[in-house]
Amino acid sequence: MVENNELRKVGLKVTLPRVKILQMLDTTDQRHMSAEDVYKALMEAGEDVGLATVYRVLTQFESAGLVTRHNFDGGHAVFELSDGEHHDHMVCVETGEVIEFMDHEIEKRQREIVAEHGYELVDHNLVLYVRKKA
Amino acid sequence: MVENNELRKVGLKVTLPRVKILQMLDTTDQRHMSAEDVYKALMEAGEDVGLATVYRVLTQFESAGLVTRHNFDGGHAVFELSDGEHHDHMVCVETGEVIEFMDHEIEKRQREIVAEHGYELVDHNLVLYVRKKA
DNA sequence: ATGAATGCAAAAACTTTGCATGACG
DNA sequence: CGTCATGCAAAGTTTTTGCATTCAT
Repeated sequence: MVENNELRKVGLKVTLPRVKILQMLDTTDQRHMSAEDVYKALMEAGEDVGLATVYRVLTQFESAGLVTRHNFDGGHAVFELSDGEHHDHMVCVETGEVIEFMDHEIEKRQREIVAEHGYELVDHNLVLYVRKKA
Repeated sequence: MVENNELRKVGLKVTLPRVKILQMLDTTDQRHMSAEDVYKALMEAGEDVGLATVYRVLTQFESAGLVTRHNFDGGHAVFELSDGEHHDHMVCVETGEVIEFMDHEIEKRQREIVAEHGYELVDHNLVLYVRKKA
């Protein structure tokens, strides 16, 4: 089971809830799930995991670098399995669809701008809100 | 009183809470205030405005384009008086300091990327998390 | 066995809403 | 005056926490 190794690798004890949540994130067709989404999906799959545990585990996964948390507009956070490759997001304001993208020019400009101000880039967050062209 | 005209211009009735909140945002030295920040600042200034009203008014101001709401990381929204000029933010992860910037190259690239995917840009959100260079 | 993880329920943090009262035009 | 805005308190959301129990090693 690949999931077990993933967990051991980051120093988390291999427990049923953690494995199930990791599998859920790995096999879902949604790229981004909220804690509630994960919880409901697990319930529907007949897995009995508490919502509090889902929150706790997702937060641990984030600290461990296994998932990325996004605060898109609208109250709740969503999580995405990190694939090591950095990317940014485009969110359609009409359909809610999420498209991932990566642009070297923007990435480079960001580092330049930060350096011009005497800082170094630790992380960044770019979300483009878009609409299908009429 | 400049504030009164601002309010009339966007079709909002000129009421004491609205004027006070607008003045608060205009005169504060913090660049970004949460609803709670505004509320507390008003209380300290001896102005008696309800927290619910602060939330309602800030939301109206946002709809009217008077302020911009940001969902930086960490639960609560912050508001900033809009100066018409668009800009993005750099947040120092150590001091919490917020620096505003604007880069034409990034802005342009964003529009290009979105267009390449068959969309048009409605809005965007870019935050660079930075640290003072060692 | 022993310390960590879980589940539940309670609480915390943030924001919205219902309704009676009061203020703006 | 009629209507819209306000204040309060209550309810909604999302997320966190305390604590007894269960599980992993």
